[in-house]
Amino acid sequence: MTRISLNRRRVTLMDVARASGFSPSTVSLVLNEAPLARYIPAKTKQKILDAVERLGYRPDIFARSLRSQRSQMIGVLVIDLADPFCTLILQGVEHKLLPTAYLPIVMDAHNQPSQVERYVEMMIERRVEGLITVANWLLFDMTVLEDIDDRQIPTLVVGRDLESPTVNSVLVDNEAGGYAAMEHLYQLGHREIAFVRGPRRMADSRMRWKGIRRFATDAGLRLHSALIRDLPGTMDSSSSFDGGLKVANELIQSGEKFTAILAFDDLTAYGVIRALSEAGRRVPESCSVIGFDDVPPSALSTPGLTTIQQPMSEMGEYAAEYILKHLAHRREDGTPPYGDSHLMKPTLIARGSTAAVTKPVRKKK
Amino acid sequence: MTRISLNRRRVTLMDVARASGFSPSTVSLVLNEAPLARYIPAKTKQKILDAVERLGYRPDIFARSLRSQRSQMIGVLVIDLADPFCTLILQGVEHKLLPTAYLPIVMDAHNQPSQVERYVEMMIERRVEGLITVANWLLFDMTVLEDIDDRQIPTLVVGRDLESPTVNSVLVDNEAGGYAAMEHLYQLGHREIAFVRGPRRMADSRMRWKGIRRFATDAGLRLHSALIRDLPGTMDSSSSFDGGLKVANELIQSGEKFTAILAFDDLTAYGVIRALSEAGRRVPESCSVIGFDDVPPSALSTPGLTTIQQPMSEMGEYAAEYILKHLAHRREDGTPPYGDSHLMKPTLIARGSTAAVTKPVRKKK
DNA sequence: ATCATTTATAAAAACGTTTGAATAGTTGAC
DNA sequence: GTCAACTATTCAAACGTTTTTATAAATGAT
Repeated sequence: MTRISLNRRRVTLMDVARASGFSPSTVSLVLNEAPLARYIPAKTKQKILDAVERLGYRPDIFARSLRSQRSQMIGVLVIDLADPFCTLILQGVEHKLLPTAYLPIVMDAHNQPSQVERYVEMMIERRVEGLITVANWLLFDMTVLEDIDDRQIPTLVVGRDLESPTVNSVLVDNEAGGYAAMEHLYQLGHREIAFVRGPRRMADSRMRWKGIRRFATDAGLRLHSALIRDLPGTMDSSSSFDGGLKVANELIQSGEKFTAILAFDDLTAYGVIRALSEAGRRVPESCSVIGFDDVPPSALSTPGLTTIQQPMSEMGEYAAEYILKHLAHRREDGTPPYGDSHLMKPTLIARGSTAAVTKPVRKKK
Repeated sequence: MTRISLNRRRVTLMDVARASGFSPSTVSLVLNEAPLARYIPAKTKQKILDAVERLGYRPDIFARSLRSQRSQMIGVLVIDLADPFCTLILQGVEHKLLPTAYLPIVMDAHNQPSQVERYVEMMIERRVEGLITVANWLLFDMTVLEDIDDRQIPTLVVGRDLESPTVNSVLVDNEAGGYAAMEHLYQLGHREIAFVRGPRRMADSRMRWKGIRRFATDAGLRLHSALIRDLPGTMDSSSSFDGGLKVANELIQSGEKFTAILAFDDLTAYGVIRALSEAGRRVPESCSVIGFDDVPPSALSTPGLTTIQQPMSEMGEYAAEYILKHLAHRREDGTPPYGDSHLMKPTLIARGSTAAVTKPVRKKK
């Protein structure tokens, strides 16, 4: 690559025009493969391309954006970058966007709902052509996103169901996941299962519970209300470890008998494991634990955490594709390819934190 | 905020000029607080500001960039977004950049050195005004970054020492960290300590080892070469878990006696813990383990991992400040405020994975 | 009263593209 | 041999700023 030109001035489209002997318009048409370029013979095109190569011309993105009113950027608003759940989705988005002309603009709301609005404003200011919101957690005002949609900027929420009438989303099939988790424990022989559910307000939590209940019905298993607990609704994602710890402690204190705990998500599960460990109950020998998400640490801890894996990368890729598709259609006619929220299949990942019940144990303290 | 204008046309500087009764030039001067604006009376300024407010004017970033040749963007090249180490640094960068006019453009190299060059090209294409590289791991061709520096774009590497003559970096004081880790184990009574060092080629690994050796000398402790092992140099960061697992297994098989293992980083430490657990040795009762980094999962696992914390957020903030400072100086005179690579102090975080030696144990299966 | 300086504002030239309308030359149909 | 359609290329007008230079009035010193 001969790109090391430390020349003073920028090589412009005009330079290419002069060098190739054609007008700037022609050069532009060729380079953009515009409709009008269909009449331009291959020979001419080649000459222009040669000149481009020779001079090392790179279009000026500022001028291009100004004239065409397109930023070639897609905003990605991540609720919390430190959450591996978000990160993996983001990687999926980036992966899909890489071979395109679009650049993802990532903003991290640091888990602060109040910031979201501000960031969305910034995105609009930067004239993003599409917006993907990666949400690990509920709680923020949807109206901002509906605003975005009003501005004709295609938008999509990944990872959580926000139940907005106009904003679509892609997420895991939580009900299927709950069902699968429950089935796994059941097949290992567990009958006395405790639950740490997510916050009530969260759609994801409700769907997972629905799946759990459905399996229980299918299997003829009765759930004991004394073993069903909820995480407080006020927390943010980073405190679900503490939530799991606290709720599990209460469960242990209650003296109820259980051989497994089904946690709302992986972080909660880690809180639960800590509580069990502090109470002298080993995992999985004395109690099985299952999580939900499959964030990277889940594979590394000892024991490894059995969990329901969300296809985060795929969800990210789906999101990027969705936006790209809309952008493409926009260019052609006017009817965007609307679809409903998209559900993706979860996968059970069995690791060391769950084991078969050998003999009914009730080891307390 | 009256921003809900669904008007057709954009509000331009011209509109403001008309509405306020002044020329576009004057409006621009006022809005940018340009030097020339010092002669403009407060009254005029107020009128213009009022008009801006009334019309809801927002400058067009495309036009501004084209004319001023500034993108107001700072590139952040992250070697691996999925690595919490990188993520936390990134958050520091973002945090510092948020109140400024600069927008971070994040690109994720997905751990592939081959991609780095391509991404740097893209950054240049997008005309970033500065570049921050967040490196969790060694191994990529520095020449690209030196190229960037040649183009007068201030650049800085965060997190690892790349030993380039022209590119500065900010990182943790690895030697101090190694020293502190060793001191911690020593104070708990450990004398037979095994080491899983990082790849030889890595400057960080060498510095940590230097700190370890210095403590040993200071304390009059002899290190046994049979207890010193290296991770293979070919791996990427995500496989250091496997590396730790493998090397620890070899140590255990060797039959050598040790009461603690000092691992190169947290992931390695988790691999080590897994190996110990599989061999029937519990942590910390039968063997203490200490890591390096303090990535978020380290606090969540059971037992929590004792480790040397890198001030990642602060390093990110430092990086952002460094770039901003250079950019500011650039505007004024020409001499950039060069400094050497900057070292930041690490902190020991004691958690459950290390404990005092009670009685010299040699429990081998 | 005159000239230099300061104060207040504007004109106009970029910045480097894209794009709709315009200009010709060439074909083919009748 | 004329009209329409196609082919090949160009003109020129934006896109919305920033910034250099210019203008013009007021101030102040001599």
